[in-house]
Amino acid sequence: MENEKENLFFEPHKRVLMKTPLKESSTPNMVLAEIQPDFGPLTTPTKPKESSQGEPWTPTANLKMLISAVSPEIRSRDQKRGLFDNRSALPEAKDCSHEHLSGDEYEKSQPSRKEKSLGLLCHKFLARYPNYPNPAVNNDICLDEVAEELNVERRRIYDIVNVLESLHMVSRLAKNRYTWHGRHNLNKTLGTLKSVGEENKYAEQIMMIKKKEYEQEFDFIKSYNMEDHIIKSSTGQNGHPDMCFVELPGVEFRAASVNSRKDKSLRVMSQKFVMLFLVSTPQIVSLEIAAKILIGEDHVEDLDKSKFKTKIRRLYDIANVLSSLDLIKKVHVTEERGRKPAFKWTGPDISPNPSGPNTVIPFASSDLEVRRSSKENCAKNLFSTRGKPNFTRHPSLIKLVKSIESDRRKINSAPSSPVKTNKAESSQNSVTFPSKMAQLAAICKMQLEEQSSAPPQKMNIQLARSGPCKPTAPPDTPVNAELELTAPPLVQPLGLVPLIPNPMSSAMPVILPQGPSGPPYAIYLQPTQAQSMTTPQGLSPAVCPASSSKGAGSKDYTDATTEKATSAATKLNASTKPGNLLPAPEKQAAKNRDRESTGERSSKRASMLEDSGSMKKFKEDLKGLENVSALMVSPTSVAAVPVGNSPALASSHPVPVQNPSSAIVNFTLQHLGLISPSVQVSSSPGPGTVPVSPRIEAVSVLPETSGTQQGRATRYDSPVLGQNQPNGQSGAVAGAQQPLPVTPKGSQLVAESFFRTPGGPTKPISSSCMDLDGANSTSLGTLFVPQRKLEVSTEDIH
DNA sequence: ACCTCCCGCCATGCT
DNA sequence: AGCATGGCGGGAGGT
Repeated sequence: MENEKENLFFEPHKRVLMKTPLKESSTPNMVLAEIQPDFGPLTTPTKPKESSQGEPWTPTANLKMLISAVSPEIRSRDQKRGLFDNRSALPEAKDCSHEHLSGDEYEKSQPSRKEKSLGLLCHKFLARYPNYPNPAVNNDICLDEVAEELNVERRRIYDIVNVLESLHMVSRLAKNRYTWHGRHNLNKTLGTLKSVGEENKYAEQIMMIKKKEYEQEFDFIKSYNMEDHIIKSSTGQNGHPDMCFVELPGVEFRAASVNSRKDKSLRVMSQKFVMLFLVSTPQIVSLEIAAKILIGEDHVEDLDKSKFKTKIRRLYDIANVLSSLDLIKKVHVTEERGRKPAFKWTGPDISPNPSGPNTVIPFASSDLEVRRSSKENCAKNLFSTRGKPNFTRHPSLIKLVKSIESDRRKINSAPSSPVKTNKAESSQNSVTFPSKMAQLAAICKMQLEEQSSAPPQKMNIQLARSGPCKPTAPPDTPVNAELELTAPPLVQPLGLVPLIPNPMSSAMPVILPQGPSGPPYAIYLQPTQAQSMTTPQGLSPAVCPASSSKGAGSKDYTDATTEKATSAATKLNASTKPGNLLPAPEKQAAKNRDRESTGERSSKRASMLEDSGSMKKFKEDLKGLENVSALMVSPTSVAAVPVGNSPALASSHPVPVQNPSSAIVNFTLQHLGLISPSVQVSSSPGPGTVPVSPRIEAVSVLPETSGTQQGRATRYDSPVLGQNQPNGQSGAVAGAQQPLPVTPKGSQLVAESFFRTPGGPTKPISSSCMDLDGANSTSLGTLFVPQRKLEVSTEDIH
């Protein structure tokens, strides 16, 4: 049945989008090219790869050239293969039959591994759909088709979809069919994940693990026990009718045992992974720790190597997708033991409350139901409705819900949803890594495509949206976007700023006597959290932007800074008090989206590229900044504000954080979560990266994956920006480009909109339940975390 | 040599 | 039984 049904669905818009001539604008992709004639066969199409045929030559040649210019790799490759032959220059074009190439060459011409990366593939995938799709339209995704169009095995699509599903960005409709929700529910999902993560005490777990590590191998089994409790209890379920997908986060570990596949599911892992970011204060999570926690929940100690390795592999897969979504970026954490791969959250700040700006959920349950018809709603409801009777929930879940609700209430009055801005973006702008150029280029191409298609969609969406669906005007709305854009670019140097927020009134400031050398810091805690914390002296909020860079990028830098600062301030407020402060949610939302005007960024970026020389310096600066930022960030509820400025920041040198005397402080901070256990962050921006925006909140790291990041940097939805896509997915554009000539394919959109059957995404309810029992508060209390130093560095790009 | 992570075998589970 | 899913880990590209 399903099959048939599935087949029946049309995906008008997609097809339109993709296949349409949008391309003219740019990309060569073949992605577009392949048109699948039919949905046909339900059966799995085996590798599409072969299918690729040449694409018709695209007008985009110019673009290609441009891209090529940027990316040597591609360039060379193209040259080899004959750039302008029918095929697109894109990687996908594997098919390029070696036309003129000799064996060797041929091989070389083949897409490099990077070009086949999941991250890139994900970008392509994302490029096909709007961030904020019009629910009214048919947003179905046919996996087979996508696989074919993207020229990848279906298996790879599953990887992407599973992660997206974990974020509720898609939901399974039927066999081989998914519905695209885009980012509509993202904030909610993240809020929920955060809540769950908190409930699961992931932050604590992380600490324990660190602690353990540090404590030489001596294992405290105890600590683990704790974890176990926490973790394991979960077997509940929550099947939300609404929820498109079931597995709620963290939850089902144990349960999984039942279903062997489930617990290991990429989806679950993905959610847990995300939770780790959301609950940890410097939102940086090393793969190692993530793997341990994910596995580990069971028994970290015994984890055998292979298991660990496997986990890591999976995490990379997930990370690639998340990176493509601009939710995280790669960084490195350096400890004594060496450098460890890690990822930094670059997504929106999420308040535990499950909702974002929208959060305040306007819908009544009844309403919900009604709306539910649309898939989108489904997803939304997911979280938003927490109270909903319908759901079958596990007690723990209920608990969670309650707490959430209460929080929500608090917050309601103030629209505050803490959503924050994405900081990442700023940084993104700046970076470019030569090495990653190829990816970049590819991404750019994709983006171009995307854009071309996207804009129109957005518009439609808005219209549609205005309807019942979104009571809250969230981020998507153009308005918001604009706000964001318009938002005053603060020029203030980071350091200064907002870090010291007065607003924190609600928070309880604690002044810590500083250790030997440092100035005292005041930390504002949320009452609830009340834990003691201290800050290391070296930290100061101030960042020094300066070095940044040479002119190029400076602007971005500034902006970024500003943003960050702002956001930081916001956060603080938010964190401090959920309820007050936040200005309009929308605003925040807006921030999240992109803040940048693409044009500027692009140009900057270009310049940046040139000036890679300054990178090092930059890096250093960044490090310093990062350190600071780490402290600063307190997404959750803790905010630390340094009372004085510390010089350290200003300095170009990082490492400061570790002040010997401050060991205690660090310790404390770690516990509190102010600082990640180890963390010193040093970022080493990639070579190309220039001006990174130091964001207060988080460490600004340069993106490792240049591709991804870059994409961000450049996204330019701008033209349409306002419209719906605040967050645009990654729009990566090559630096130089501008928003350009995106060809609006809008018209198509319109067409699309017509009818989409909201079939309910029926997904079997899953039974995951989260067991939150154990999770009461997050008190770290007893744990002792050895202090170590870490540095976070952005990945180098070489 | 290590980090990433692509690739695709093959188990699992649903028709 | 056949196909859709997706766990898993070998092994290769990249640095």
